[in-house]
Amino acid sequence: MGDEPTDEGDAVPNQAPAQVQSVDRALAVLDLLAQRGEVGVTELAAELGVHKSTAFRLVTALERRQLVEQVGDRGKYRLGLGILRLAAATTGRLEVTREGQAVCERLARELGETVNVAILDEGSAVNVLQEFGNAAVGSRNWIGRRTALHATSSGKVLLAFADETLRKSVLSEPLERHTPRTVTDPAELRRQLDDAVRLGWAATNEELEVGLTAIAAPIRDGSGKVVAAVSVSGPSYRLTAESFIDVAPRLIAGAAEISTRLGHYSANG
Amino acid sequence: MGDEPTDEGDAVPNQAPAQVQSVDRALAVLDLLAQRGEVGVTELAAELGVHKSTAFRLVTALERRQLVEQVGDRGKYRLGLGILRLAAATTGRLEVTREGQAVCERLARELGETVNVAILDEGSAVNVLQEFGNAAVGSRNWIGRRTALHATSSGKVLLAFADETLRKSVLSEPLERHTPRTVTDPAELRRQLDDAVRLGWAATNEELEVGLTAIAAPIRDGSGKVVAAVSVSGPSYRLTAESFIDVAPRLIAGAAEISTRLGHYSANG
DNA sequence: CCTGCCTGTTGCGTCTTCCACAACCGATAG
DNA sequence: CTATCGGTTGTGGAAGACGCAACAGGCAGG
Repeated sequence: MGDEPTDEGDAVPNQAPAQVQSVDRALAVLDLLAQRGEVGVTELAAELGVHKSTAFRLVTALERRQLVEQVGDRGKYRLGLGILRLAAATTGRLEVTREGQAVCERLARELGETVNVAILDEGSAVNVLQEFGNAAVGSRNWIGRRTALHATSSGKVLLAFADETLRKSVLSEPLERHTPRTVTDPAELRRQLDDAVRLGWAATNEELEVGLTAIAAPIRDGSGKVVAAVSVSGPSYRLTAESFIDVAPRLIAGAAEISTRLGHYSANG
Repeated sequence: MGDEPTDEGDAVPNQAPAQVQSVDRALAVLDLLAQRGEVGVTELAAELGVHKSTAFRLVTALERRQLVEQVGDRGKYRLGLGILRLAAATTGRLEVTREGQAVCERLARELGETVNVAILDEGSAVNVLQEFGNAAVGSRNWIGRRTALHATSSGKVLLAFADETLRKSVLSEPLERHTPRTVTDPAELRRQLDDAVRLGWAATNEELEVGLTAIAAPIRDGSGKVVAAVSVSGPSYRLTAESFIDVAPRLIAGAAEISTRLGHYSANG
């Protein structure tokens, strides 16, 4: 068996070919459940390319630890509450998620758009906190998602204020194109990063996904180092270039407030 | 091999004896990391009762999916950001966590104690949201923890307003003792539940852990059904019986506010 | 310095354990 | 009442996970 040689079950970065097969499959189950909500054993099996019984035993193993729960008595499966215990331990490490929550909620309400906080992690931006605005009806979940530093507003901010080594490393490698508008010219990106440092905010206009625009501002910790970025994102027809003049200052103010909570003494005023 | 027959690696409720060994071990790793923060391969191996190499392969499998990450280049391991993606999908299902956040944060700040929201899940109370108060310095993480319905304030509230079938089922089974003060007499518990319904709040006084007192109030959804409970907990010397008269109304007001956000029309005034 | 001991890491052979198969069961529908 | 769809369970064969032992760095102390 194993007709397809280098076929990963799901979207996993190319890495070593799965140290422990069954564990990897179980984690793939979690990912699938996270994406789709409720999934049945048969569908899981088909998706993983394994037999029904195998999929069943995997979910049972997950259920034992309450990472997965069954909906009816003989129904589909979905993520369980045990995940929350793990998540609480994870966010406990991240001061930003605790301190940023209230501000993000307020920003999301005031601006009516989705607000995210992202941190830098191994060469990409990862969203760790998200609040939906009223206007954002069909917004997706971005938490935990890794995005390229050159194609998101948060990424640009994080990169702009990062060590010179990271800047150089990103600018020296080819910049992957996501949409027709993605910035793939290193010189242009460098210019935008310099702008970000000067202005205190950065934007992306349909550079990651067509129709999606975002603006981001830096969050600093007690030592003044940029540890995160807060961003507002929404459809391009609402977040126009003209609206930036209104949104950017409020975003910067929010970022400054979170920074203050993290012990940063902001010398504005 | 396998000297200890019925020995579970960790604190897992007695269930079927692990359908897929490696998956269960991997999940045990996650639990350990959640409890201790950063753990090395050797320690994990010792804890699981397996060889170092086995533990190593397990964490590597988890790392692949970003559920764990390595601290240094050759360092210990801790929970990774991938957990957050899963958690976001989980809490997305729970309206209470979204709507209750702001209120809990305010309550925690005003009262200075730890505030939790718990829901009913398969015969136990599970905390799904937690906010720390200023006074709560050494407070632990309770999120995701399942607690007995008769030994916690949230549990009593949830039980008091639950279907009669659940009430009967709990009251008919022996009530496990956790501390000298745990209510183990069904008649006494029934009395307290009736009080909870009448007063709109319930308390526990060193019934789950010595020195720990808590008060809880019900949260209702649009249909008026009690779907969760919000609780304040703190050391018994601060949360005295005399303070209840001050704390309870504020807690009830907070619960009502969350209920309103969930679409409940509260007819108080 | 270099020795000893502590980590995390890797190749290998064996035996465990997981997996595919197929049969089973309960519900739903036609 | 039968067909078909879901999830569940017993079993034999073999894939694959496990323990072993040796390796690779880092650190402390002789």
